[in-house]
Amino acid sequence: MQFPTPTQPPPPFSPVIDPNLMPPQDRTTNERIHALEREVEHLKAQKRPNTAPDEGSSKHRKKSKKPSPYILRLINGLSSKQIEVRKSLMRKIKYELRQLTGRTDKEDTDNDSDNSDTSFHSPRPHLAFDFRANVDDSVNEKVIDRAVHFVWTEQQDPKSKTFSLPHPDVQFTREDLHEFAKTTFRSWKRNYREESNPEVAKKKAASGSKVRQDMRKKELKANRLKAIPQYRKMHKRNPVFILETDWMSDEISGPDTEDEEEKRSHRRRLVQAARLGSHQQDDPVWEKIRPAFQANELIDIKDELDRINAAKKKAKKKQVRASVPRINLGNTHNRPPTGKIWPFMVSQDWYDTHIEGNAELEDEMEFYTNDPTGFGEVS
DNA sequence: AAGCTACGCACTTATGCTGA
DNA sequence: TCAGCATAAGTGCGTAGCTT
Repeated sequence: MQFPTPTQPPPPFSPVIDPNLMPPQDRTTNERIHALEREVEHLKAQKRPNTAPDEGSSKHRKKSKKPSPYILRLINGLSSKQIEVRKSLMRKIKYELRQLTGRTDKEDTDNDSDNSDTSFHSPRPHLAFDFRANVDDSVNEKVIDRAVHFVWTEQQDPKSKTFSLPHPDVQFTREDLHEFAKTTFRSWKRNYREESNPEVAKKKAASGSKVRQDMRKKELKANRLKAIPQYRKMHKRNPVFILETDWMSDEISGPDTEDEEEKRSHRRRLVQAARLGSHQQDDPVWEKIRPAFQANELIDIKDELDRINAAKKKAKKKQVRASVPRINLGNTHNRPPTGKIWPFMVSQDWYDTHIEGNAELEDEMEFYTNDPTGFGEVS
Protein backbone atom coordinates (compact mmCIF):
# COMPACT_ATOMS: atom_id res chain seq x y z
CA MET A 1 0.00 0.00 0.00
CA GLN A 2 1.68 3.17 -1.16
CA PHE A 3 0.30 6.59 -0.47
CA PRO A 4 1.17 9.20 -3.00
CA THR A 5 3.42 11.80 -1.49
CA PRO A 6 4.04 14.08 -4.40
CA THR A 7 5.23 17.19 -2.62
CA GLN A 8 6.78 15.77 0.47
CA PRO A 9 10.18 14.22 0.17
CA PRO A 10 10.85 13.90 3.94
CA PRO A 11 9.91 10.59 5.44
CA PRO A 12 6.19 10.98 6.02
CA PHE A 13 5.96 8.72 8.99
CA SER A 14 8.84 7.70 11.13
CA PRO A 15 8.30 5.21 13.87
CA VAL A 16 7.40 6.77 17.18
CA ILE A 17 8.68 3.86 19.06
CA ASP A 18 11.74 1.93 18.07
CA PRO A 19 10.36 -1.45 17.07
CA ASN A 20 13.37 -3.09 18.64
CA LEU A 21 12.36 -1.84 22.03
CA MET A 22 9.05 -3.55 21.81
CA PRO A 23 8.53 -7.13 22.78
CA PRO A 24 7.69 -9.21 19.75
CA GLN A 25 4.12 -9.88 20.73
CA ASP A 26 3.45 -6.16 20.58
CA ARG A 27 4.49 -5.85 17.01
CA THR A 28 0.92 -4.93 16.15
CA THR A 29 1.25 -1.86 18.34
CA ASN A 30 3.62 -0.37 15.85
CA GLU A 31 1.53 -1.41 12.96
CA ARG A 32 -1.46 0.31 14.44
CA ILE A 33 0.49 3.41 15.26
CA HIS A 34 1.83 3.59 11.74
CA ALA A 35 -1.60 3.13 10.33
CA LEU A 36 -2.90 5.98 12.42
CA GLU A 37 0.01 8.18 11.49
CA ARG A 38 -0.77 7.58 7.89
CA GLU A 39 -4.25 8.78 8.67
CA VAL A 40 -2.84 11.99 10.05
CA GLU A 41 -0.85 12.43 6.87
CA HIS A 42 -3.91 11.68 4.91
CA LEU A 43 -5.93 14.29 6.74
CA LYS A 44 -3.24 16.84 6.17
CA ALA A 45 -3.07 16.00 2.52
CA GLN A 46 -6.79 15.85 2.11
CA LYS A 47 -7.16 17.44 -1.25
CA ARG A 48 -4.39 15.88 -3.22
CA PRO A 49 -5.34 14.32 -6.50
CA ASN A 50 -5.08 10.62 -6.11
CA THR A 51 -3.53 9.12 -9.15
CA ALA A 52 -3.65 5.48 -8.47
CA PRO A 53 -0.47 3.75 -9.44
CA ASP A 54 -1.75 1.11 -11.76
CA GLU A 55 -0.09 -1.91 -10.37
CA GLY A 56 0.90 -3.33 -13.68
CA SER A 57 0.85 -6.88 -12.50
CA SER A 58 -1.32 -8.53 -15.06
CA LYS A 59 -2.51 -11.48 -13.15
CA HIS A 60 -5.70 -11.85 -15.04
CA ARG A 61 -5.57 -15.42 -16.04
CA LYS A 62 -8.03 -16.57 -18.54
CA LYS A 63 -10.60 -18.92 -17.21
CA SER A 64 -10.10 -22.08 -19.14
CA LYS A 65 -13.32 -23.57 -17.93
CA LYS A 66 -15.70 -21.81 -15.72
CA PRO A 67 -17.61 -23.95 -13.33
CA SER A 68 -19.55 -20.94 -12.17
CA PRO A 69 -21.75 -19.02 -14.57
CA TYR A 70 -20.54 -15.87 -12.84
CA ILE A 71 -17.28 -14.04 -13.23
CA LEU A 72 -17.80 -10.57 -11.82
CA ARG A 73 -20.63 -11.29 -9.46
CA LEU A 74 -18.49 -11.20 -6.33
CA ILE A 75 -15.98 -8.46 -5.87
CA ASN A 76 -13.75 -10.60 -3.77
CA GLY A 77 -10.59 -11.64 -5.56
CA LEU A 78 -11.12 -9.53 -8.65
CA SER A 79 -8.35 -7.51 -10.24
CA SER A 80 -8.62 -3.74 -10.25
CA LYS A 81 -9.56 -3.81 -13.92
CA GLN A 82 -12.31 -6.27 -13.24
CA ILE A 83 -13.63 -4.15 -10.43
CA GLU A 84 -13.81 -1.15 -12.72
CA VAL A 85 -15.71 -3.05 -15.36
CA ARG A 86 -17.97 -4.51 -12.72
CA LYS A 87 -18.83 -1.08 -11.44
CA SER A 88 -19.44 0.22 -14.92
CA LEU A 89 -21.78 -2.66 -15.73
CA MET A 90 -23.71 -2.12 -12.53
CA ARG A 91 -24.25 1.50 -13.46
CA LYS A 92 -25.41 0.61 -16.91
CA ILE A 93 -27.85 -1.94 -15.57
CA LYS A 94 -29.22 0.52 -13.12
CA TYR A 95 -29.55 3.13 -15.82
CA GLU A 96 -31.50 0.76 -18.04
CA LEU A 97 -33.77 -0.22 -15.18
CA ARG A 98 -34.43 3.42 -14.50
CA GLN A 99 -35.29 4.03 -18.13
CA LEU A 100 -37.52 1.00 -18.31
CA THR A 101 -39.48 1.77 -15.19
CA GLY A 102 -39.53 5.51 -15.53
CA ARG A 103 -37.81 5.81 -12.21
CA THR A 104 -35.75 8.70 -13.37
CA ASP A 105 -35.74 10.73 -10.24
CA LYS A 106 -38.01 10.42 -7.32
CA GLU A 107 -40.84 8.12 -8.03
CA ASP A 108 -43.13 8.70 -5.15
CA THR A 109 -46.23 6.85 -6.21
CA ASP A 110 -47.76 7.50 -2.85
CA ASN A 111 -48.67 3.92 -2.36
CA ASP A 112 -50.15 0.92 -3.99
CA SER A 113 -53.83 1.45 -3.47
CA ASP A 114 -55.91 2.11 -6.53
CA ASN A 115 -53.03 2.93 -8.76
CA SER A 116 -54.16 2.33 -12.26
CA ASP A 117 -50.78 2.06 -13.88
CA THR A 118 -49.64 3.87 -17.00
CA SER A 119 -51.30 6.92 -15.62
CA PHE A 120 -48.25 9.02 -16.29
CA HIS A 121 -47.55 10.39 -19.65
CA SER A 122 -44.12 9.19 -20.49
CA PRO A 123 -41.83 9.35 -23.48
CA ARG A 124 -42.07 5.63 -23.82
CA PRO A 125 -44.25 3.01 -22.21
CA HIS A 126 -43.06 1.96 -18.83
CA LEU A 127 -42.65 -1.40 -17.41
CA ALA A 128 -43.26 -1.48 -13.71
CA PHE A 129 -41.67 -3.38 -10.91
CA ASP A 130 -43.95 -4.94 -8.38
CA PHE A 131 -42.18 -4.37 -5.12
CA ARG A 132 -44.68 -6.41 -3.21
CA ALA A 133 -43.43 -9.44 -5.08
CA ASN A 134 -39.97 -10.94 -5.07
CA VAL A 135 -37.23 -10.56 -7.62
CA ASP A 136 -38.08 -13.72 -9.44
CA ASP A 137 -41.74 -12.88 -9.90
CA SER A 138 -42.53 -12.91 -13.59
CA VAL A 139 -43.49 -9.25 -13.60
CA ASN A 140 -40.12 -8.28 -12.21
CA GLU A 141 -38.20 -10.84 -14.21
CA LYS A 142 -39.54 -9.29 -17.37
CA VAL A 143 -38.07 -5.90 -16.53
CA ILE A 144 -34.83 -7.39 -15.39
CA ASP A 145 -34.46 -9.50 -18.51
CA ARG A 146 -35.04 -6.50 -20.68
CA ALA A 147 -32.36 -4.45 -18.96
CA VAL A 148 -29.93 -7.34 -19.04
CA HIS A 149 -30.62 -7.79 -22.72
CA PHE A 150 -29.86 -4.17 -23.51
CA VAL A 151 -26.60 -4.05 -21.67
CA TRP A 152 -25.52 -7.45 -22.88
CA THR A 153 -26.09 -6.68 -26.55
CA GLU A 154 -24.37 -3.33 -26.25
CA GLN A 155 -21.36 -4.36 -24.25
CA GLN A 156 -20.67 -7.97 -24.94
CA ASP A 157 -18.70 -7.38 -28.13
CA PRO A 158 -15.73 -5.03 -27.70
CA LYS A 159 -15.66 -4.38 -31.42
CA SER A 160 -19.21 -3.15 -31.61
CA LYS A 161 -19.91 0.54 -31.83
CA THR A 162 -21.96 0.58 -28.68
CA PHE A 163 -19.21 -0.88 -26.55
CA SER A 164 -18.17 1.49 -23.78
CA LEU A 165 -16.51 -0.47 -21.01
CA PRO A 166 -13.17 0.68 -19.59
CA HIS A 167 -11.35 -2.59 -20.29
CA PRO A 168 -12.23 -4.61 -23.38
CA ASP A 169 -10.25 -7.60 -22.19
CA VAL A 170 -12.25 -8.16 -19.03
CA GLN A 171 -14.78 -10.92 -19.40
CA PHE A 172 -18.21 -11.13 -17.91
CA THR A 173 -21.33 -13.19 -18.32
CA ARG A 174 -24.97 -12.54 -18.89
CA GLU A 175 -25.58 -14.10 -15.51
CA ASP A 176 -23.43 -11.41 -13.93
CA LEU A 177 -25.68 -8.76 -15.41
CA HIS A 178 -28.72 -10.61 -14.22
CA GLU A 179 -27.35 -10.67 -10.71
CA PHE A 180 -26.59 -6.94 -10.79
CA ALA A 181 -30.13 -6.20 -11.92
CA LYS A 182 -31.53 -8.28 -9.11
CA THR A 183 -29.43 -6.46 -6.57
CA THR A 184 -30.76 -3.18 -7.86
CA PHE A 185 -34.30 -4.43 -7.60
CA ARG A 186 -33.78 -5.52 -4.03
CA SER A 187 -32.45 -2.20 -2.98
CA TRP A 188 -35.35 -0.40 -4.61
CA LYS A 189 -37.70 -2.80 -2.95
CA ARG A 190 -36.19 -1.92 0.39
CA ASN A 191 -36.79 1.75 -0.27
CA TYR A 192 -40.34 0.96 -1.20
CA ARG A 193 -40.87 -0.87 2.05
CA GLU A 194 -39.40 1.97 4.02
CA GLU A 195 -41.74 4.38 2.35
CA SER A 196 -44.88 2.33 2.50
CA ASN A 197 -44.61 0.56 5.82
CA PRO A 198 -44.65 2.77 8.92
CA GLU A 199 -43.13 -0.01 10.96
CA VAL A 200 -40.15 -0.24 8.66
CA ALA A 201 -39.97 3.52 8.43
CA LYS A 202 -39.69 3.69 12.19
CA LYS A 203 -36.90 1.16 12.19
CA LYS A 204 -35.15 3.13 9.55
CA ALA A 205 -35.42 6.29 11.59
CA ALA A 206 -33.94 4.48 14.56
CA SER A 207 -31.06 3.13 12.58
CA GLY A 208 -30.60 6.56 11.08
CA SER A 209 -30.03 8.12 14.44
CA LYS A 210 -27.60 5.38 15.30
CA VAL A 211 -25.75 6.02 12.08
CA ARG A 212 -25.52 9.70 12.88
CA GLN A 213 -24.26 8.91 16.33
CA ASP A 214 -21.56 6.71 14.87
CA MET A 215 -20.62 9.40 12.44
CA ARG A 216 -20.16 11.82 15.29
CA LYS A 217 -17.73 9.45 16.91
CA LYS A 218 -15.71 9.20 13.76
CA GLU A 219 -15.76 12.93 13.46
CA LEU A 220 -14.53 13.23 17.01
CA LYS A 221 -11.71 10.87 16.25
CA ALA A 222 -10.81 12.68 13.04
CA ASN A 223 -10.69 16.02 14.80
CA ARG A 224 -8.48 14.67 17.52
CA LEU A 225 -6.20 13.19 14.92
CA LYS A 226 -5.71 16.64 13.50
CA ALA A 227 -4.53 17.89 16.88
CA ILE A 228 -1.85 15.23 17.15
CA PRO A 229 1.03 17.13 15.49
CA GLN A 230 0.73 20.00 17.94
CA TYR A 231 0.31 17.67 20.87
CA ARG A 232 3.55 15.95 19.90
CA LYS A 233 5.39 19.24 19.84
CA MET A 234 4.06 20.20 23.23
CA HIS A 235 4.44 16.92 25.06
CA LYS A 236 7.19 15.10 23.17
CA ARG A 237 5.12 12.01 22.86
CA ASN A 238 2.62 10.68 20.41
CA PRO A 239 -0.75 9.51 21.67
CA VAL A 240 -2.10 8.71 18.24
CA PHE A 241 -2.86 5.13 19.17
CA ILE A 242 -5.60 6.09 21.62
CA LEU A 243 -7.76 7.21 18.75
CA GLU A 244 -9.81 4.10 18.24
CA THR A 245 -13.26 5.19 17.14
CA ASP A 246 -14.91 2.93 19.65
CA TRP A 247 -13.02 4.54 22.48
CA MET A 248 -14.39 7.98 21.73
CA SER A 249 -17.30 9.31 23.74
CA ASP A 250 -20.89 8.91 22.61
CA GLU A 251 -22.68 12.07 21.63
CA ILE A 252 -26.34 11.30 21.92
CA SER A 253 -29.30 13.44 21.02
CA GLY A 254 -31.66 11.61 23.34
CA PRO A 255 -31.90 8.70 25.72
CA ASP A 256 -32.50 5.29 24.26
CA THR A 257 -36.02 4.83 25.54
CA GLU A 258 -39.65 4.81 24.49
CA ASP A 259 -40.66 6.80 27.52
CA GLU A 260 -41.76 10.19 26.23
CA GLU A 261 -41.63 11.84 29.63
CA GLU A 262 -38.10 10.66 30.17
CA LYS A 263 -37.11 12.02 26.80
CA ARG A 264 -38.66 15.37 27.62
CA SER A 265 -36.97 15.72 30.97
CA HIS A 266 -33.64 14.69 29.49
CA ARG A 267 -34.09 17.33 26.86
CA ARG A 268 -34.95 19.91 29.50
CA ARG A 269 -31.78 19.18 31.40
CA LEU A 270 -29.65 19.50 28.29
CA VAL A 271 -31.28 22.74 27.22
CA GLN A 272 -30.77 24.16 30.65
CA ALA A 273 -27.17 23.06 30.87
CA ALA A 274 -26.46 24.48 27.43
CA ARG A 275 -27.95 27.80 28.54
CA LEU A 276 -29.90 28.17 25.38
CA GLY A 277 -31.55 31.50 24.87
CA SER A 278 -35.28 31.84 24.56
CA HIS A 279 -35.14 31.78 20.78
CA GLN A 280 -32.87 28.72 20.72
CA GLN A 281 -35.04 26.40 22.72
CA ASP A 282 -35.44 24.01 19.82
CA ASP A 283 -31.80 23.90 18.81
CA PRO A 284 -30.09 20.54 18.92
CA VAL A 285 -28.06 19.69 22.01
CA TRP A 286 -26.14 16.50 22.50
CA GLU A 287 -25.12 14.79 25.67
CA LYS A 288 -21.58 13.62 25.82
CA ILE A 289 -21.30 10.22 27.39
CA ARG A 290 -17.83 9.00 28.12
CA PRO A 291 -16.81 5.38 28.37
CA ALA A 292 -16.52 4.39 32.01
CA PHE A 293 -13.51 2.22 31.41
CA GLN A 294 -11.19 5.13 30.81
CA ALA A 295 -8.34 5.74 33.17
CA ASN A 296 -7.63 9.34 34.08
CA GLU A 297 -4.52 9.43 31.96
CA LEU A 298 -6.56 8.63 28.89
CA ILE A 299 -9.15 11.25 29.73
CA ASP A 300 -6.40 13.83 30.17
CA ILE A 301 -4.96 13.11 26.75
CA LYS A 302 -8.32 13.43 25.06
CA ASP A 303 -9.07 16.66 26.91
CA GLU A 304 -5.74 18.07 25.86
CA LEU A 305 -6.39 17.19 22.23
CA ASP A 306 -9.77 18.85 22.46
CA ARG A 307 -8.25 21.95 24.03
CA ILE A 308 -5.79 22.20 21.17
CA ASN A 309 -8.62 22.07 18.69
CA ALA A 310 -10.70 24.56 20.62
CA ALA A 311 -7.80 26.99 20.71
CA LYS A 312 -7.22 26.56 17.00
CA LYS A 313 -10.83 27.21 16.28
CA LYS A 314 -10.82 30.30 18.41
CA ALA A 315 -7.72 31.62 16.68
CA LYS A 316 -9.37 31.42 13.33
CA LYS A 317 -10.64 34.75 12.19
CA LYS A 318 -13.53 33.43 10.25
CA GLN A 319 -16.50 32.61 12.32
CA VAL A 320 -17.85 29.27 11.26
CA ARG A 321 -21.21 27.98 12.22
CA ALA A 322 -21.28 27.17 15.92
CA SER A 323 -21.17 23.49 16.57
CA VAL A 324 -23.93 21.75 18.47
CA PRO A 325 -23.33 22.06 22.21
CA ARG A 326 -22.08 18.86 23.83
CA ILE A 327 -23.17 18.66 27.41
CA ASN A 328 -21.38 16.52 29.91
CA LEU A 329 -23.78 15.61 32.68
CA GLY A 330 -21.28 13.18 34.09
CA ASN A 331 -23.03 10.14 32.71
CA THR A 332 -20.90 7.31 31.43
CA HIS A 333 -21.52 4.05 29.65
CA ASN A 334 -20.14 0.73 30.78
CA ARG A 335 -19.43 -0.98 27.49
CA PRO A 336 -16.03 -2.61 27.63
CA PRO A 337 -13.55 -1.35 25.05
CA THR A 338 -13.57 -3.30 21.83
CA GLY A 339 -10.32 -4.54 20.43
CA LYS A 340 -6.95 -4.88 22.03
CA ILE A 341 -6.15 -2.06 24.41
CA TRP A 342 -3.13 -0.77 26.32
CA PRO A 343 -3.20 -1.35 30.07
CA PHE A 344 -2.65 2.28 31.05
CA MET A 345 -5.87 3.29 29.31
CA VAL A 346 -8.15 1.21 31.50
CA SER A 347 -9.15 2.31 34.97
CA GLN A 348 -8.22 -0.21 37.59
CA ASP A 349 -11.31 0.57 39.61
CA TRP A 350 -13.56 0.04 36.67
CA TYR A 351 -11.87 -3.21 35.81
CA ASP A 352 -12.22 -4.50 39.34
CA THR A 353 -15.87 -3.58 39.47
CA HIS A 354 -17.09 -4.60 36.06
CA ILE A 355 -14.77 -7.19 34.64
CA GLU A 356 -12.91 -8.94 37.42
CA GLY A 357 -14.66 -12.15 38.31
CA ASN A 358 -16.79 -12.35 35.21
CA ALA A 359 -15.08 -15.05 33.20
CA GLU A 360 -16.78 -14.15 29.98
CA LEU A 361 -15.90 -10.48 30.17
CA GLU A 362 -12.40 -11.22 31.35
CA ASP A 363 -12.01 -13.33 28.29
CA GLU A 364 -13.32 -10.62 26.03
CA MET A 365 -10.91 -7.95 27.19
CA GLU A 366 -7.64 -8.06 25.37
CA PHE A 367 -4.61 -6.18 26.59
CA TYR A 368 -1.27 -5.41 25.08
CA THR A 369 1.42 -6.60 27.41
CA ASN A 370 3.33 -3.34 27.61
CA ASP A 371 2.31 0.27 27.50
CA PRO A 372 3.89 2.34 24.75
CA THR A 373 6.97 4.28 25.80
CA GLY A 374 6.06 7.47 27.58
CA PHE A 375 2.68 6.29 28.75
CA GLY A 376 1.43 4.61 31.86
CA GLU A 377 4.70 5.08 33.67
CA VAL A 378 3.31 7.14 36.49
CA SER A 379 0.95 5.02 38.47
C1' DA B 1 -23.86 -32.71 7.98
C1' DA B 2 -22.00 -29.76 4.80
C1' DG B 3 -22.50 -26.72 1.01
C1' DC B 4 -25.09 -23.56 -1.81
C1' DT B 5 -28.40 -19.89 -3.01
C1' DA B 6 -31.52 -16.22 -2.19
C1' DC B 7 -32.68 -12.93 0.80
C1' DG B 8 -33.03 -9.43 4.41
C1' DC B 9 -30.43 -6.65 7.13
C1' DA B 10 -26.97 -3.61 8.94
C1' DC B 11 -22.69 -1.51 8.77
C1' DT B 12 -19.15 1.44 6.28
C1' DT B 13 -17.89 4.57 2.90
C1' DA B 14 -18.46 8.04 -0.67
C1' DT B 15 -20.84 11.86 -2.30
C1' DG B 16 -23.76 15.62 -2.43
C1' DC B 17 -26.83 19.03 -0.25
C1' DT B 18 -27.88 22.81 3.05
C1' DG B 19 -27.67 26.54 6.05
C1' DA B 20 -24.85 29.57 8.74
C1' DT C 1 -16.09 27.34 3.90
C1' DC C 2 -17.63 23.75 6.90
C1' DA C 3 -20.65 21.00 10.31
C1' DG C 4 -24.25 18.10 10.03
C1' DC C 5 -27.17 15.38 7.51
C1' DA C 6 -29.28 12.35 3.81
C1' DT C 7 -28.72 8.98 0.54
C1' DA C 8 -26.81 5.43 -2.19
C1' DA C 9 -23.32 2.10 -3.14
C1' DG C 10 -20.60 -1.59 -1.58
C1' DT C 11 -20.03 -5.24 1.30
C1' DG C 12 -20.42 -8.78 4.91
C1' DC C 13 -23.25 -11.62 7.90
C1' DG C 14 -27.04 -14.60 9.49
C1' DT C 15 -30.58 -17.54 8.13
C1' DA C 16 -34.05 -20.27 5.72
C1' DG C 17 -34.65 -23.63 2.47
C1' DC C 18 -32.78 -26.60 -0.63
C1' DT C 19 -29.37 -30.06 -2.57
C1' DT C 20 -25.58 -33.26 -2.26
